[in-house]
Amino acid sequence: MTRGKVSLAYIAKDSARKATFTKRKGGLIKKTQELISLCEIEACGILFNPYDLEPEVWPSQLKAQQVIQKFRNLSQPEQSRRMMNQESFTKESVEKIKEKVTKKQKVNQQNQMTQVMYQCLYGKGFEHLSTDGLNDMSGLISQKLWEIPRRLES
Amino acid sequence: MTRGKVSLAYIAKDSARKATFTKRKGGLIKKTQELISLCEIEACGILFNPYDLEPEVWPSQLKAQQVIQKFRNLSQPEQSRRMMNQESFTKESVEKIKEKVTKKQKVNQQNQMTQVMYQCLYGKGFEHLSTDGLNDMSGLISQKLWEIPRRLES
DNA sequence: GAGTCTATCGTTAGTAT
DNA sequence: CATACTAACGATAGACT
Repeated sequence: MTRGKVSLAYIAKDSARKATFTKRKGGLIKKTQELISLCEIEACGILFNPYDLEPEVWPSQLKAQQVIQKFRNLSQPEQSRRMMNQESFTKESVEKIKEKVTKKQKVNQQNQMTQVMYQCLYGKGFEHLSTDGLNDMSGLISQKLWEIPRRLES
Repeated sequence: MTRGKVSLAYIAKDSARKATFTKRKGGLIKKTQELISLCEIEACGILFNPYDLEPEVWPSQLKAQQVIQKFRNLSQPEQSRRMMNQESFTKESVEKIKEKVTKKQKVNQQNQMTQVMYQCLYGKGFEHLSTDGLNDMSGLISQKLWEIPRRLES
């Protein structure tokens, strides 16, 4: 055997890559579950892979929805600030994102919005449907919706 | 030393729990990044913890947003089917969810919709921010919002 | 290919600083 | 409280079925 130090580079060989993927995906999920148990924190993972059409989601579909929602519920200014300060973000090409925006704007907008709204509402967890105290969000909606696009166009 | 087998139960002692949390969180993130590198898959993790106000998000804020968006873009009928078929979901108490739904149904429905829509639009990635043509969603909204509760009531 | 098996590597609990 | 250390455990690469 005498296995050498593991290189963390992309595994070119299909069969080896698949094998490693399967093993390590299991390990990752297990580690997540252990951390959740040991420390009673909330965590989730999502993983797309070329072997399955559907993504792997853990620790459960429902919990993932909850965690994602909690994440999204953070105020957008905070999310934006965090994003901008992060090294990982600065590495991404702003040009690439601009392209995406432009491209997307070309598609039929009625269909786009319809789909976005549909998926959004549908994807919601059950527990986020409370709105006590949120009586007039309409101004906020139109105000905040365009903050990011403006930033990108500068 | 002679450390025994690690119990995966909740660590009651605050300091020990925090220490384990910090170590294992690092390990988890590292494992994720390794798997991404080795197999060139798309994955992300989100983790809330009592020590930080903000969640840990990896491999980067932007990538996480992308993966979450991809996840949400799956057609909802598929998501629903997957959710229902998954063992992890069936383990959740349907009764518990039913309770939640019932409870939540009592709140004002207009406010409910307002918040759902707000968070939805707000949380969306850059490419979903166009609103041209968002002229008559009302039929769709009221139709789809209740599909999941109905299913649960059967 | 998908399972097993095991030597070896990598992670981490407990301890020390 | 954080950081460093290191023995022991757990994950897994590669071999084999």
